[in-house]
Amino acid sequence: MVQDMQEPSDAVTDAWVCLVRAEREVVGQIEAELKGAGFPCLSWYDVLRHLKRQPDGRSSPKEIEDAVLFEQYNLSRLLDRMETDGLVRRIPYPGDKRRQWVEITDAGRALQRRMWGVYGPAINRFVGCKLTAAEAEQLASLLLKLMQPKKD
Amino acid sequence: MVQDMQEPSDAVTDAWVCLVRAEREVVGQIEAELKGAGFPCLSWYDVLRHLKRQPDGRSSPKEIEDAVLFEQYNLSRLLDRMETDGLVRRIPYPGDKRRQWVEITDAGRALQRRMWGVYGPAINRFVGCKLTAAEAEQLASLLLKLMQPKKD
DNA sequence: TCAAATATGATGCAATTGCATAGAAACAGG
DNA sequence: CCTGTTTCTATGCAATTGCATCATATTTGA
Repeated sequence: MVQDMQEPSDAVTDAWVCLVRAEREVVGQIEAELKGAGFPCLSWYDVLRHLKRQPDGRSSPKEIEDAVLFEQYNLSRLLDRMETDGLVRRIPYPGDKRRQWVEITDAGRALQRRMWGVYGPAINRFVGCKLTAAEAEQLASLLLKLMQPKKD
Repeated sequence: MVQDMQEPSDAVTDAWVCLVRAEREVVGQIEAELKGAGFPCLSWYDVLRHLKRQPDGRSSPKEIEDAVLFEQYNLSRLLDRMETDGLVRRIPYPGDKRRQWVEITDAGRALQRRMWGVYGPAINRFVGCKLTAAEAEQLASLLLKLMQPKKD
């Protein structure tokens, strides 16, 4: 297919470069805030937030992977660490011994809340303050298009 | 300051979540293509591209850091690896013995070109195909706003 | 029903990254 | 000049990540 072999236009390249740069820059700033406040990094928060939003505060590792776009082996070990810290608990999955539930603990919920106290304002400062409400919506909708499955 | 303590609006939170997710997803897809073609990862490309665009194919590590948003210690060791592979060369900086030049080699230029042959089309496929030209420009301009220094 | 294919998680080991700090040179102020 | 501070790069060591593969359990299908 010809289209696949073409070089991207300048506009597309710009968008791509800005995407990577902006993400790196904002993530860096926000991670620094979290670390400065003595909190673990965003990946821990993402897992906690995902679990907190599930019906019983539990989810399968596979679901978490999809939610936070983590590699299986990385998540497996991240959960080890979080479990060691008492933030999360692994529970056997009835009816399928391969699977398991991962359940957020009270300590996990508490940490998620405390982190949000720093994280939320940081998002506001590094994203919210830079955009109008309309621009924020526009940005989200453009980024969503990048995540749509390719038409082929 | 009150504004700093507030939680972000839903629109802002959406934009932030989409930013991280879209970046992760597209970077993942593109890295997979590069790896599949037997190439090193994007950070190597970024360094090569930055150097290639400099007047004499050379730059200081500090400049590279700013260009690619790398930590100093990571860049230092990345340059070690790239030098080992003959892609760049470190040259003493005349007049300031703390500094150095990093210069791209012919092999480095060649690799950059060959990588672009895979990378360019991949950008097109994972970014270009998802957006119109106008949308790409709009996206870039919104992302640029995120990188503007905060008004305080 | 049984072997092969698939699905889910874990793990050994190498590579990379993060953190703290070192080393060395230049600079600034007295 | 000195001495303390800043700038630029490197590095020891611990933590994390990537890769390949294993282990176990389920599903498929011949």
